[in-house]
Amino acid sequence: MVGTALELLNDVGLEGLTLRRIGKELDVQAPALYWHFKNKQDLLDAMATEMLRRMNALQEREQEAEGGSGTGTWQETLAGSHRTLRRVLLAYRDGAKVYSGTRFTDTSYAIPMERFLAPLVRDGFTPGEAARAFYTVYCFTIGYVIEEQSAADDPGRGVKGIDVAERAERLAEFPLAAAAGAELFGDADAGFEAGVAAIVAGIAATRERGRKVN
Amino acid sequence: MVGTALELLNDVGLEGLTLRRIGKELDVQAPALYWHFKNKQDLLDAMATEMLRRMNALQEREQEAEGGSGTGTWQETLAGSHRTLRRVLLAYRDGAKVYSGTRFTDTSYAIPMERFLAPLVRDGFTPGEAARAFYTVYCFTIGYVIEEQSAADDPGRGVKGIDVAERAERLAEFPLAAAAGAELFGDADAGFEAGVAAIVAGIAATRERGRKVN
DNA sequence: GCGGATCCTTAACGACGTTAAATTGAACGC
DNA sequence: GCGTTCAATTTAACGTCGTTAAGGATCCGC
Repeated sequence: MVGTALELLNDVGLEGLTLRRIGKELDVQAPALYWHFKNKQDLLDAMATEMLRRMNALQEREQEAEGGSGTGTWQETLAGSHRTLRRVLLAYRDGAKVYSGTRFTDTSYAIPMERFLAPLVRDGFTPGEAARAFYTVYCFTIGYVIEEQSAADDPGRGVKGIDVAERAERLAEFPLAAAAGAELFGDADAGFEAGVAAIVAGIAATRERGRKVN
Repeated sequence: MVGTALELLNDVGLEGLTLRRIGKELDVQAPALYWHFKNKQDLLDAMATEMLRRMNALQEREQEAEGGSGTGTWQETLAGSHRTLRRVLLAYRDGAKVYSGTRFTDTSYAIPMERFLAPLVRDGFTPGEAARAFYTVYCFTIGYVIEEQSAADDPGRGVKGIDVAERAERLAEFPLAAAAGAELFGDADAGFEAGVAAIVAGIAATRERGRKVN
């Protein structure tokens, strides 16, 4: 049911995801959905929770493949977990928008959070520092994927060929902004990795500096 | 017109911002708006552009107050510009959602971008590096404010008093997640500053590391 | 075979974005 | 003064949306 809606999302996008359309996919009339969810937002929350669950499963699988849970540096944990988060968000159209618009009702978010935070605490972070570090990378990831996805499937046409030439002319008097476009519209994966690497490096640096003071 | 819609946004939120409601504010029927905008998204884009314009004005004013444009380190430029961005986004209900859902049509975004990037390039960044650094902080800011605002004015009640006690009990078996809540639901300004500081430090560290290699 | 869950249908309501066509009102040449 | 033109708006309506109300089916224990 939630799974059907999640897969339908890839076909029709968040805007096309109406209750009538979901009902059709389930061979059911739209009001029938109100037996299972109290309203549409409730369904969207369930979809986000399901995304979280799938990310969790993926993360566990990857952790075991790397030899046991909780191994690896905190840097690898922080980067890896958000790589996985991004991958799951990208797996669904408007995934980041659906996910970020949700307040989780149950404690399902606590399980992955506990696992992500543990390696940081083991490496000497206080729980507060660990949470702050995690949340910083988390916000970056959400913001990055939202931009990534809204650039991808916007109403406007995606004719890139014309865009580049016309863009260059339009930005003739803004050389830096033009150059920025070239960097930013390039390899999205690389851009994400660069951002995460910088943040992780910054957390390490900030922590060392804090340690000298104390 | 755009200004009216922007101020109305604070009263009714993004969900309540209908064309009929905007029309009422302007003593006009809803279809009259179609003389000025080709559809609702066009109006939302104009609102986002106006937010950008106001941020730009604010930024200029602050820069002059600090003695001339283009002074200050790149660290201050990067942190300061996004502090201003956050302040403007927070000034409007659902500001980050409106802003991030927008592709700018004109070149209005190029002016502030040029100004933000210049100090980095002057300090030895390549245009690509500068853009990457800027975009990393930008994505963090967007993600942070989206979370900040969706936590604030969600449909659910904001009865914080009960929430704390009940939350503690519910998360009894997840001590780290519980501690994370305390850190994250605390001072939002401080959390933003910590995030930006970490990212800026990370950019500096990453750049130094890159320099040794070259 | 009756009562109560469970799950669904049909019908309808009000609000939304949007379109088409008619209408106002000011500006301007003649 | 009159007709024309053009910008700006109104009225009326369409189709779709989320949602509610009322009731019909199917099944199971007793």
